[in-house]
Amino acid sequence: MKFSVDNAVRCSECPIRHRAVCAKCDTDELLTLEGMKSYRTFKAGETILWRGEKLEYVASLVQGVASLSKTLEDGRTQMVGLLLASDFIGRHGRDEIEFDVTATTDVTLCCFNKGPFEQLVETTPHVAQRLMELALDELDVARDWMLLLGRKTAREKIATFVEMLVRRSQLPEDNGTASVSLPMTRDQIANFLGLTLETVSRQLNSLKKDGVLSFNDRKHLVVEDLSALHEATGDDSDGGIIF
Amino acid sequence: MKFSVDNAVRCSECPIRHRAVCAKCDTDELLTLEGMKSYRTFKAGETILWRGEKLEYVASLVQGVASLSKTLEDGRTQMVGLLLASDFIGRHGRDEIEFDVTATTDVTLCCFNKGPFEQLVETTPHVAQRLMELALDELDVARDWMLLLGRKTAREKIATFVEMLVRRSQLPEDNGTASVSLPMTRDQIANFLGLTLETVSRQLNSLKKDGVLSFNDRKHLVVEDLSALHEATGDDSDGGIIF
DNA sequence: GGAGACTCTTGATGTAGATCAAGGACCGGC
DNA sequence: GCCGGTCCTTGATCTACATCAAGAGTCTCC
Repeated sequence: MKFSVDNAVRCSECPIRHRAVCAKCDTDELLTLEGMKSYRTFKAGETILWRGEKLEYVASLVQGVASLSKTLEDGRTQMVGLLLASDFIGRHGRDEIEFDVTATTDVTLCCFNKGPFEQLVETTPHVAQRLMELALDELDVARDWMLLLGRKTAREKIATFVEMLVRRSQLPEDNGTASVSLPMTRDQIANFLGLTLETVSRQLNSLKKDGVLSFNDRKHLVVEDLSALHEATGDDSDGGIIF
Repeated sequence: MKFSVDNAVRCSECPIRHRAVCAKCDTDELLTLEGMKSYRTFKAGETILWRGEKLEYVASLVQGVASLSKTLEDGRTQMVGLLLASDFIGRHGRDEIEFDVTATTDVTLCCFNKGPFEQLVETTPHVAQRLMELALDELDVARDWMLLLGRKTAREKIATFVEMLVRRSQLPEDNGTASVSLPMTRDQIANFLGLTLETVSRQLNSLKKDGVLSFNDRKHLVVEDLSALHEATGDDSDGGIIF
């Protein structure tokens, strides 16, 4: 049952109802939001927001994958955030953002105009609280990511990335096995992990050669040995990235 | 006029009054906080909190420098945050933290017991709002840091680090010159930037050889040419780290 | 169904920064 | 003022990953 802009009018039936910024809202509050929202869609590859652009609206990501990225003067770029269903775009108290937001896959957003939304936040603790939780979760993710970027080897980075995908896609795991689909190209993965696309390709194939992974086509792979994968991440047993 | 635990009883005279979590509080709210707070001090090198330890209190950093760091199984470590005067320690809604907090220099904290403080947050929008702002600022810093860790060269990392120190220490700048004191050892800088201490040493000396920096002793250096320093960071003119 | 454009793989080579190693500067305590 | 420890510098070497290069697979749109 795919979500589409046309059939999703009621917040109460929204697929991200329980994780998005509206998660804690009661029925009344939800009705207010209902009257304020509008949907927008973006095709894979389109830019949703440019760095420095004036923010007209804030939004929850309903469907698809988007990424935040920063660029140096000479063109080197680094992803600094990955937005998945229920993640929030927009920043309280600032009129612009410091990074580009790009649609990685086709994306659907649930948008609110910035002014009215900020007023709502002032008067609705449930929304303010949820925004705080979302910000703190992002901060935790960012810190795990910093450890990865600063200290992990290429192989560990790839293993961590695949493990994250496994954790997130709630697919059933069969006795130490799991299948995952890659939402991005090798190049995008490289920008995500602070590597080059060639290194990403080599490390994926190296993990395949070692029997940890196998893949059907380029975008769909099977983790043959989850514990070997975890072993390859360099994380200790309990900690690690929670996306 | 140094702050000391003994003379600082009144919030209204606190050096971080206008930037800490209490920044937005009115006189009444401040009185409430006054009754709840207590001071703690740590010597340079002491651990303030261990990863996974149960949080008994939250705190504002009044004086000194502390760092957040994460460690991989085999001992590699990466700093994931630097706490300066007015920064906040503790996380709403979680009982433990995912990193170690260590005193880099001697540190003074203004502490609140966790339970009472969280109750206060619920009932005091001024505090909740300020917490949100602090979290979002940290997130911005973390993202700039990710770009640095993932894509910058050693020289750019060092230049960015020094530039950040200049910006933060509000010392007067004389026609393109500024003096800075390093709050940490080469080893700690290396953990901060995802480098080794040898590389930190070499790059600092290389910048010195190029006439960008000079230093009196190990901890005190002079930026001889601020625009050359900026040139070396790889950032474009407007963007970059704001600490 | 074939042309052209992406996307990915694989190999050869180069290099920034890690690692290994040794010695010098500074600091605090007796 | 000397002794031991910590911190820093500098050189030699090594290596993981980047870079350069070529070709193969796959996707799409006339």
